[in-house]
Amino acid sequence: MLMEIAPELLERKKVEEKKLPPLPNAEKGKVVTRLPPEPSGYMHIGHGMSGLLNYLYAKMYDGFVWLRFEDTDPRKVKPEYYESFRRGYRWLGIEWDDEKNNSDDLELFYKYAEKLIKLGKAYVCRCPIERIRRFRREMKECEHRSQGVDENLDLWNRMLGGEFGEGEAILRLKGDMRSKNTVMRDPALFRIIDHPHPLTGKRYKVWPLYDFAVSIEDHVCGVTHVLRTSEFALRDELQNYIRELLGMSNPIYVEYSRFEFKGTPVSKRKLRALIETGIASRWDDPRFPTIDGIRRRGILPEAIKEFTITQTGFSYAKREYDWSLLFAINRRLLDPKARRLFFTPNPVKLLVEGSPKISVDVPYHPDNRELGSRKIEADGEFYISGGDFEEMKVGDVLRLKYLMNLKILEKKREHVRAEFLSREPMKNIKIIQWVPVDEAVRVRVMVPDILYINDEVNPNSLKIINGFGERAVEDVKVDEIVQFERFGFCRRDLEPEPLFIKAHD
RNA sequence: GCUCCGGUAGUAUAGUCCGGUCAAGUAUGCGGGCCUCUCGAGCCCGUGACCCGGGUUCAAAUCCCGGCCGGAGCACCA
Repeated sequence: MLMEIAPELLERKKVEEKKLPPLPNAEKGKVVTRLPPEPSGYMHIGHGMSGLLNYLYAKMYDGFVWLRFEDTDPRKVKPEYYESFRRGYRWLGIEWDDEKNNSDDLELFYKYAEKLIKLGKAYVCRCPIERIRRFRREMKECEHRSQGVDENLDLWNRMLGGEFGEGEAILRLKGDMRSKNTVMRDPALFRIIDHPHPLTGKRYKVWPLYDFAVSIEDHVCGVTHVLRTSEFALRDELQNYIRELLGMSNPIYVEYSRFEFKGTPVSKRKLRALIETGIASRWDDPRFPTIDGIRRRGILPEAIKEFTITQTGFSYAKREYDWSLLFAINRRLLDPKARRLFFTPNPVKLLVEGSPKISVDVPYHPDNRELGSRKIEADGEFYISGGDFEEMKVGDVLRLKYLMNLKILEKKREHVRAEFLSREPMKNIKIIQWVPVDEAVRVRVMVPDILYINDEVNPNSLKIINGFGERAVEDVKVDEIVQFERFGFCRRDLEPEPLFIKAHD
């Protein structure tokens, strides 16, 4: 239809459809990226968007994606978090080609460590930690740095043999103690951790640090493009240097500042504090930026994907997205497929005098006929929303949608009295939603808002609204997202009694 | 404090590398209108920005210098 009237409109839409900018030095079929979560907390939307970027680019170039858990700190890593990321990525529609853990490769890391030692590029340092830090600050080298290869090899083997306790020895890279980039000042490559790892148990006590593990793994995985947030930017030099010493080639880095949303902290520390102070009770709280939280709120994975593609750029500047940007996309996606239902928040009773008994067939969607319809029986006693009650005046003429026109006779909190006028729609009168008293279903709706306003905790970040829904509300399935007309899009949450969570208007 | 890196409308971005076509595009928000038996969707119109100050140049959002503001890093975390 539109095609005939105004084909140029469609054309324009197509052209404007934003795509990801091309990746530098990317060849079709040869791009390899990775999803590198640290399983030390629940996955959040920032991880998701970053993961999407890595996945989407690999897909765009018919490439390959790794899911690789960066789990080299046994004390931080927990099994449930590995699963949180797998579930989150899957939910977002990210399909990874292969999966591994950095903790699978300890032997390999040891091998490369030995190579570095033999190259004279790594040494075992036995300085106390404070001294290491001080020397680093003062750009001074310690005496261990000049040990011979054999002595380092011996010390290293004794480290592996369990001869030293935590903090008694580390393997350090011979970098440049005078470098302006502090990460180059002889960084630690391995340290001793006497704590079981969820995957390898007590087998290993010498664990690589991030930069070493990543350098090796990115090479082993054949990663060509690293898309990551900018807090890692200073590590490029180090990781590249390690690989160069080992004769490995380097990937291309694309870095960008974190994805943050207004009034919504993403840090584990802050989120945990909200739980501990009782402001939130669970990690999947719909106000939280965790993947479980936004899923529960009713944000579609497709919306996050489209948002990532259209609203994102590779900027180093700090940015804080307004939730409305995501909501707008979500709403557009939901609109054609969400069933429309009647819900009356803060209800007030309405008695219509002279109302005939009416049975109406109400479509679930104004345009999408496939969604079907339901029958509602009405006999003159209804609930209407408190908001509509506040606004009405005696003498007003208004319409109960799909049902009848009426005139307000009396307005009291206990009930409103009205007079039946007619059934056919009248022009220019207010249309309101209604629920027959006979079939009213008690409904609770959680309405999430931003957690912080100007760095202060928002006292109204979660409201609970009570009201009545029509009978069909009972049949809404868990996870289904419906639109309560003139209220907003809401997802049915897992609770016996109808509990909904409002996503947005 | 030190070292890097940024600053385009309320928000997020395009443009900045290779100065002119940018009196700055898009999305969202906001205001108004049309349409609609939803204050949703759709359509139309409007609103609103190149951090500040110098310099280079015929010409600067784009290059240079200074200032201000913001972010990141400065771990035996990732």
